[in-house]
Amino acid sequence: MVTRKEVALQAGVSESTVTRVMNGGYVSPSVREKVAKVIEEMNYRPNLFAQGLRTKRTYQIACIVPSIDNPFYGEVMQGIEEVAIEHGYVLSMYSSRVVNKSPGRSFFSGRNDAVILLSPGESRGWLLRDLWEAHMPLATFWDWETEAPSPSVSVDLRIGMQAAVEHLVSLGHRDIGYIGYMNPARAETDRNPRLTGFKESMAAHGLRTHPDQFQYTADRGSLDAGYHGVEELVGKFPGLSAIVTSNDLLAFGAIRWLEEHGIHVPEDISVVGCDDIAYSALSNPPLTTIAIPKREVGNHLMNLVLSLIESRKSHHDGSEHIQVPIELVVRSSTAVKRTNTE
Amino acid sequence: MVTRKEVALQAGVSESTVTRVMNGGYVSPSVREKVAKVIEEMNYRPNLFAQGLRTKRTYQIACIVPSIDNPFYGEVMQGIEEVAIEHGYVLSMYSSRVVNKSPGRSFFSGRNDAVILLSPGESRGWLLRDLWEAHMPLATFWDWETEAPSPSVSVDLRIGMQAAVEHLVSLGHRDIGYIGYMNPARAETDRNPRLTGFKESMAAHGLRTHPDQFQYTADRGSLDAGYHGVEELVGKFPGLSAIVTSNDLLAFGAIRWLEEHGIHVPEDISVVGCDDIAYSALSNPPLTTIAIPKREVGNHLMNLVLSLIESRKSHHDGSEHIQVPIELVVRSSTAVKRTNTE
DNA sequence: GAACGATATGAATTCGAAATCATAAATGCC
DNA sequence: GGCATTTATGATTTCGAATTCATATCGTTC
Repeated sequence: MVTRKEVALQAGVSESTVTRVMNGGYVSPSVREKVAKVIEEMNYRPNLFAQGLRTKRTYQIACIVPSIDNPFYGEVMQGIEEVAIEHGYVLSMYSSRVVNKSPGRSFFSGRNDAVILLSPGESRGWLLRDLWEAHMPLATFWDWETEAPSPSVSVDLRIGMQAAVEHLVSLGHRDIGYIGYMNPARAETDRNPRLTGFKESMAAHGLRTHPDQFQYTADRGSLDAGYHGVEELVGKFPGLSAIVTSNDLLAFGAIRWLEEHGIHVPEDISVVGCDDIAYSALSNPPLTTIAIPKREVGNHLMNLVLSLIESRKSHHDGSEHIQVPIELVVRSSTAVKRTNTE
Repeated sequence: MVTRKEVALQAGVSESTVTRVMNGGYVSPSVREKVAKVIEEMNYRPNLFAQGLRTKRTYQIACIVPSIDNPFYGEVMQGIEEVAIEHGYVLSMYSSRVVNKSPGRSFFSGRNDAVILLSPGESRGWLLRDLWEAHMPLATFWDWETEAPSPSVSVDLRIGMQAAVEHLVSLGHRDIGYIGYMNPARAETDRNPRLTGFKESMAAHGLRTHPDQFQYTADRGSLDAGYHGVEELVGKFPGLSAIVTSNDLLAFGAIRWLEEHGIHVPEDISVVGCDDIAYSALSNPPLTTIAIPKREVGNHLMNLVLSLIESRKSHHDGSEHIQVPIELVVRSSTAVKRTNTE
């Protein structure tokens, strides 16, 4: 690898001058041109380690996602990327699985200028604390209104769930089931805005709910979970005319099982999902779902982190919180409740 | 950030000794224990830049993917990750969109120990060359048998396409359409194993093909492309009884359009996809598709890169090529050709 | 034309760890 | 018990750039 020293030698100037040509400073036009030419010819590229050692800047920001093959997070990351690139930053993504298993705990530190945590609940408990203690600039994304210590972007799924339930009720549904992800380490309603929102809305409409109407899965965002989830659900509570799921993937899995068993969506049972991933608009049937503006969320996150870096602060003071509004997108997986004889 | 110097001071030893405690070397048990304790207490973590500057190792490997929200690549990356983590490496992912737009061209260099390129064709031409010239350890994934200069993993889609066509022909189909991604910068059959394989197989079965049977899209892996693709295709070639698409996403989009227009899959038209992404098994209908063992591909890629790093070689000599076998998975989007009156 | 500020360049120091070199104490060997 | 090894530790150099410090030249200005 060619170093600054070699460039200086070749151009017949001091190393300092090479630096000035690269980073600005007093250099006469003639010298500047000469040196620039040599740099180009030798294809000189400053060593990031040396640079980073001095400046403490990497221009790389880390994004930790629960799972890389979940399209929801993919779309959020697109949004992050857009802004990152605009500002000359590189985005590096790590899955929290890896982060959790990683031997050196806070390995981002020193390697990234900041980190963005998507759904921090999925990462081991110490992660947030570690980052905090390391004074690492940090922004987080949550799916509930939060008192997060770091700047954050959030989305109020409770409101989303209200809209979903309202929509179903307006179609005449009263026996509505729920299939949702639930972190096994947590209590039922502890920080589970989807579930909480669902229950609240049901109550608000005067609809009693029975425990059998709920089906939980520990497998976030898996199709299989949805597939087997409905199976159990309709088994223990056969009277359902509609189902709400805590994400689109679950909904797809559920629809599949239903179709395989001759139960048609939406004719026999209505299904509403949550997230509105790209596929949802073109699935069969197109899914009624709670739409989260993923790209926008990503944009906000990156901007938050950017301003932290610029101001050289970490998160230890008045944090900014941005709440992104969401809305129900009605498509074809929901319909008026059937009233014919059973 | 606490440095080695401070630790040394606190523990009453020299900096060298601290290093020895951390990285191995002659240290008496008593001193080792004492220093280790101080390290723990002060939560000392070596500076990656200083470390990297000296050792030229980052323990981070870069993976460049055409688009992060494509589940296909997500699954490959899972496979890469599995192996990476086992060996203490961190995986950082970059989308080629970003890489292409990035100002500093070879920004991985110095930041990553190696790079894995998925579908290099999607990245700007200079990328491969740049990495090559920088002697960066490199492994690539291609969807055709290749004479790639770097160690590589590939998959022979021509064989996959043969299986697909054979399957359809055995079901009685003769008028088979094709919807596929095509890099606009390339000639029709230039390095397009899917298309080539399709044409060859058709010919092998004595089936003539008309240009109108083909529909190309410049939008790799998009649902919309599939949606609008079939529309055009059936418009210009109405007699089709089956369609082959170059990836599952296109297939889903196509199925959606067909269903919306009262054309049922597989009763009226059979559809086969390619990739077998997670969703395909539970889509509606479950998709017949050419299955690529994505996780396995990822494992191989990481192993290749690992051995390059270990042997401190880049790719400039006898490169290893691994061809991963693929097979057609028959599900419910294909059926015997309808023979009733039209 | 002496003095001052702006322009232009080179030399020395610094970042934090690893690697090399140097030295001291403990141990083994004949 | 003297000398060669091991064992154990400290001092010095090095990695490659940024930053600070020092110096030299050129214009202005009065």
